[in-house]
Order: sequence, then C-alpha cells, then structure tokens
Amino acid sequence: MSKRRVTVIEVAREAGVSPATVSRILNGTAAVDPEKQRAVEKAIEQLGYRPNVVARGLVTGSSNIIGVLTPDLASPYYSDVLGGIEEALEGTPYSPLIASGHWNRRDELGVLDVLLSHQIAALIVFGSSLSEADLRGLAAGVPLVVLGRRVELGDLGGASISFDDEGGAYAATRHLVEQGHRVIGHIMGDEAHEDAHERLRGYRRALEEAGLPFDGALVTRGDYRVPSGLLGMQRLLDGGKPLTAVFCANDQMAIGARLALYRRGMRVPDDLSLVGFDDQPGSPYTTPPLTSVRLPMREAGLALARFALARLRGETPTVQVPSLELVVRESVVRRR
Amino acid sequence: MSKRRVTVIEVAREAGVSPATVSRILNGTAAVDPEKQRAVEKAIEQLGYRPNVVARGLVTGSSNIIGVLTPDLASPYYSDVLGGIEEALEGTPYSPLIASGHWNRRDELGVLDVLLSHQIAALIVFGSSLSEADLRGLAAGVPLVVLGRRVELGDLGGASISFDDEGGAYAATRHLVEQGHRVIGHIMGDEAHEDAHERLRGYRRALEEAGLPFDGALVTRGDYRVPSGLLGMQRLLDGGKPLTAVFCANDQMAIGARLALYRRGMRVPDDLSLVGFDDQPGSPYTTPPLTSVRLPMREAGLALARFALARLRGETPTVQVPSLELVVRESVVRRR
DNA sequence: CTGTTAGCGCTTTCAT
DNA sequence: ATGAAAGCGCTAACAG
Repeated sequence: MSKRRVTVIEVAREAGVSPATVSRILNGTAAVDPEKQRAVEKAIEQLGYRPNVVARGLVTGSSNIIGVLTPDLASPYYSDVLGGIEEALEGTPYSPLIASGHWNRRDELGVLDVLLSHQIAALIVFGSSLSEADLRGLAAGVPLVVLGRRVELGDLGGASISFDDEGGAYAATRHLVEQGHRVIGHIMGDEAHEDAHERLRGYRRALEEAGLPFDGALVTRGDYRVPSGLLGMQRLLDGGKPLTAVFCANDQMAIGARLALYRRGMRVPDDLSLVGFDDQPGSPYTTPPLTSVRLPMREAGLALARFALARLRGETPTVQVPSLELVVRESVVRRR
Repeated sequence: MSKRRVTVIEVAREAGVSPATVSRILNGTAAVDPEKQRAVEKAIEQLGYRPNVVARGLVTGSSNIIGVLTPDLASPYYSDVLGGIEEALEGTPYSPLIASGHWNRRDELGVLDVLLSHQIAALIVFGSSLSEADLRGLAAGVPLVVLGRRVELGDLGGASISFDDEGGAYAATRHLVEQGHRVIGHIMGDEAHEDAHERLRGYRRALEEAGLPFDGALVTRGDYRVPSGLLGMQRLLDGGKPLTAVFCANDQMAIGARLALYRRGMRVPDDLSLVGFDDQPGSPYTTPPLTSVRLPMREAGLALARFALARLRGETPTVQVPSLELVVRESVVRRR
C-alpha cells in the first residue's frame, strides 16, 4: 500500500545488481546466484516493491488478463460460472476482466473492443449474440473459449462447451412419466435460444418413448423469466386439459408457475407436479423444494478457465463437458 | 478483430502525419487541423487500428481499470452491485476488474495486490474483512470507495457508503406491530457482521416503542444463510412462545424459516407472518411473496462508481446514501 | 550467471 | 497547430 512508485531500477540498486537480474528473479526466467536472490528479495521487501504489470504487459505483448464476456453480470445463472472461472484462476498470474454485453450484439462488439484493447491473454465468452463468423474471427486473434454454444473452434485452437439440454429435458420428463404422469405440460423457454428448442425436443422424446402422444396444446411459450412462467401456467390451466404435471424449461419459470398455482389455491405437488431446469441456487429451498435438472455452471466455469490456462501454457487441451443431472426433490408426486 | 498489431506509427504514416498528432486526435488533447483529423480517422478505419491501452497506461501511469473487490463473486446480493457499477462505467473509458476476496483478510490482501499491480485508477471495495487501518492505507494510494462499512475516508478523498440497517429493521418490525402482532421473534444474522447487530437494534427499538417487552427467548442466532433460518425457526417454534410473526435478518434466512414452517404444515402468513431483509431478486416470487426491506444494491453500485468517476475527473464529490424501503407483499397477515 | 542495450506503443514536453 | 524526441517500467536478446 505504498504511495510512491518503486521500480526495478531502485530494487536493483538497493540490492547491488542489475535490473535484468531483478527481472529474472521475479519471473524465474533464469538461474541466479542464491546470494543475490536473497539480496533482491530483501530489497523488494524493504522498498515495498510491486511489479507494474502494465509495463510488463507492454513488453511481453500481452497482459495477464483473461477477458470474460457475459450477457448479464447480475444474473445468478452466470455469476456461478464467474465463480468457477475465478476459482480456476486463483493462484495463477491471471485475473479476469469481466464485461457484460447485455444480450445484444452491438454492446457485445463494443465491450469486446475494450477487452481486446487491454491485450487480454485469452477470452471466455458466455452464450452471446455473436454470429459464428464473429466468434471465429475472434478466435483467430486470441485464445477463445465459448460457453453455451456449439461452435467449431478446434482448428483455431479454441473450444466451445455446451450442455446436453436435450438429454436433461429428456431425463426430467421421463422422471415425470416414471412417476405415473400421463398428461404432462411444458412451458418453453425463449424461442430465440437454441437451448429452448433442445429442451422441447427432450420433452418430446421422453413422451414418445413412453407411447404418450405429443400434444401441441400442452406446450406453451415462455421467455425464461418468472412472469412468463406464471402466465404460461395460467394458459395451461385454462386449456382444459387434465394435466397432472408440468415440465418448465427453467427454474425461473417453474417459480412463476408455482406462483400461479398458489394463486389458484392449488397445491404442489398434490394437485400438480412441477419440474424445473437449471437447478438454480434457491431451488432447494422453494416450497416445496423443486425437482430440477442441475446445470453444472460452476464446473463449466472451471473447465472454461482451465482450458484457457492450458492453451496459454502452450498445450492443446480438450474440454470435458460436465454432464447434467436430475435432482429429485419434492415437487413431483407419484401417481397411479 | 484484426490479427496483427497496428500501431500509431503506422496510422500516422498512412495519414501522413506524426504519431503525436494521431495521439492528439485519439485523446482530444489539442486542436488539430480538421483535414488531418479526417485523414487520420480514415487511416484508423482502414487499418483497423485499436489503441493499446496497456502502452497508454504505462505512460500515463494509470490504466483505465477500476478495481472491484467483492467478498463473493457468485452471490446474487453482490452481483447486483456489480451490475450497477457496470452501468455507471458504461460509456466511460473505464472497465471494472473484479476480484473476490472470499470473505477473508488474507485473500483480500493478495487480491488487492493483483489489483494494485494493474495500476488501477480507482478501487471499489465491498464489505471486506480489512481493518480500518488497511482501508485508510489503501485510500492513501488510490481513490477508494467502500460499501457496507462506515469508514472515515473523506480526508483522503475517499468515501464509504453504508445502509441504514437499524432503520430498515425498525421499519420491518414496526410493520409487524402495526399489523397487530404482539409476540414477534427475530432470527439474527451473523454476529461477526456489524449489520446483524444493527438489525437487531432496529427490531428492539420498534418493540420498545410499541411498549412490547424485549424477550431474549424470542431472538435466535443465525448466520445469514438458508439452513440457519430453518434451524432458527425450529428453535423459535420449539421455544413454546406464542409467536405470530418472525422478522428474519435477511431473505435467505426467511426462506429457510419458511421451509421449516412448510415442514410442520404451518401456513404463511395464516399461521405465522414472516418479514425478511434485503429483498433479493427471488423474493417477489416465493410462496407467498415475501415482505421484505429493499436494499438498493444496484443503486449503491451506481453511486459507488459515480463517486469514483467524479474523483477521477478531479472533482470532490459527495455520495448520496440510497435509502431502504419496506416492500409489503403477502407474507404478513393482519391480526386483531 | 549477469550486466548492457534496446525497445514494447503510447503520450508528452519542447521547439518550431 | 504540429513534429521530434524522450521516456513510462519492464523484459529480452546479446555479449561477456
């Protein structure tokens, strides 16, 4: 917390060596006489020297900053990924520079410009509005890892990781079937997102596999936000179908749906069973605790950052896609 | 998204001017012949030039990075503040460099070192484990703004902003009193945090003001996390007091308390009324929607960043402390 | 193993 | 109004 700036020069002088030697010790770039090593360390301590990573970045041509582009800083969904990234970066010389693209291409491009102007060492992008071409263009200039999108980046040394949404939705719906439900509704996610379609597909596959007819009247559109779940549930309820369970494309909408039920005095799961998707932090504590499909966001963040780190070390890593898992809690009742 | 690095030199050559002129145009540092201005802009466009902020930082002695130290990246509570900071920084040349101190002094110090080594222009710290002396030491070297702590920083050009926890708790409890409740429990927050005591104090003041006795057996200790709310409620229920309402020191614990009630088949608010604190994002959608005290975290983030920005402009700003507000929803019933 | 010498890309005097 | 030149603090050849 020193005030005035101490530089390598001063440390070198204090320790009676050259700046280059100080630098070598700092970076472990070459072997150094242990005696001088100690002298330098002492000088650093005494002077309260702290390397200027900006200057270092200028000469090495890259900062030890890893850019992170997220669509939304304040979303718990994404902040878990950030937590994972942070964890992976801990103990490394890298720090995350986080920026939000607000779900739109224009902002994302602008923010990317800022990130890039900081000479970031690598870039991590969460489900963005960028085109595949944009992404590939980016990857050509900086090690890139993308989350939540399937983009071919391997030839450019990048990687993308995405979840098996279809499989997760299949598992969720199948669980309902296994519990004896026969008329199962679905509240879809935002159609603009590929995963909403994947989840619908999984729902459909589970139904068909069980010999249950797919009925369009049992599916209603949402946008992944709470109010749309509430509205969706109302629509489903008013549709007149004898449904006993609803699979919601995410927990947010499940919460909305649950509220709609509450408003009508219907009990969960006794009157209607509910399954969500994402298993967000609060879901174990809703009333009743929500059965959901866990998306390992934190693990994904870890994987993302570890991939980037490995690339930075010059390796050619491969990413493990963390798998989804149905978490059974209390929002589904067994029917017979 | 260019690959090779384009520099001012090349832009200058392309435009037929000196690098100094390009710099002047980039920064608006001095008036320049409009003709050359255009030529330079064209060259920049053509070459796809993007200033290297690292180099710029080296010469100006400061990056346009604003360091943010948060105790926890993945907490929704704090990510709202981040959102506010981000919003305030938008359109300015500054970007946030976010780091997490994991709620302990050692990590915070380490992470601070990283932040500082990036020559951050200003520093924003959320409720940290640092001592007042640490904080004052920091403030001496970099414009500092602290959230959630009362620290005297004015003489160093810094500022701290914190909420009126006592007042918020008073309002919450008083609401319960006004709704006819006479035996009101309290689940306290983590005693290590000053705000837990503040909130207890507000609860107590409201009680006393209403002529209700303060009863230690009605207060139980929690740690601000969900499970502690559940446990706390159980303890309260088993305490044998005829309570009709409980004020929880935060929404997390209120959710836990609500779950405890659900487990015992008790209805909210019919059998017991509940008030929380923080008004976290999910609270409008719990069953029933939770009455809570809104902490304007996003606004706080805005205020924090705006203060820093103003200081960076050389002004001597003052901070407005955003005020708390009781949000009445459906978790409290009127008694008579 | 270690010191000397050049810059990295940019801004900023200082002249003109 | 503009160019030339001098660094910002650090690392990376290159000699020794």
